[in-house]
Amino acid sequence: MDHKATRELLLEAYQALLTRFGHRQWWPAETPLEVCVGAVLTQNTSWNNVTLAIANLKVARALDLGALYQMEQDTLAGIIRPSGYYNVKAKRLKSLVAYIVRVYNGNLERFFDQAVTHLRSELLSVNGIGKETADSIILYAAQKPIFVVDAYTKRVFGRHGIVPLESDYDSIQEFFHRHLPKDTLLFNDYHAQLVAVGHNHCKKRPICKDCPLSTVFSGHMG
DNA sequence: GACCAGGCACATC
DNA sequence: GATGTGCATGGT
Repeated sequence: MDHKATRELLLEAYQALLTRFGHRQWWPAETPLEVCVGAVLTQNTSWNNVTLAIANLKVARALDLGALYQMEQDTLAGIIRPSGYYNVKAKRLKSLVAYIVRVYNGNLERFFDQAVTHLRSELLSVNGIGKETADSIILYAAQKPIFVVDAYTKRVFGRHGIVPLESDYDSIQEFFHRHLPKDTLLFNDYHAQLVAVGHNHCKKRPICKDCPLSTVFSGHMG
């Protein structure tokens, strides 16, 4: 498929999702810091467990850079316990917070106010921040255009035969960057729609029969 | 009681 | 470079 056809297919898929699920404009968080925290806590973890941990943080008045910086790692681990992997995640949160405090004097806006490539490499330099976590923070907290690839993205596009099933992170991300306009709101909502399909379809069976994408992608299977 | 969930770092070959 | 493993809770 050439570039134009692929772009139209991807936009058509997005339209189908939009029609089914409505605008998402989404990351369920109230502040940029909460996005960052949620991005770490949701690593290989259901969002429901993350909401329990975030609620605990709010009760403890710990959803704050200074508070997180001061807090003992073990104390933090206890608070985020429902999110699972709480010891590693407490360490990862401390690493991220320490970086922002040390390099940007705790100023999140200044941290985010730089070119995407710089922001990304700085995020990736922090222990515990990998590609998906970094890109989620860039898109949903810093609100810059980068396409987030997650398990849902791989599954949905892999099973519909749009990308090879065993594609790695970079090649899938590059696929979307190559064919879609570099638009923060589009990337934001597109990924949100994919999460919605992931939750509602393409779960147990390879292709759910009323998946809104099956019509769009028919003919691209296998 | 299995199985899964919006990963990542690290060890080993 | 590829593959394997530890991390852990709560919902189905």
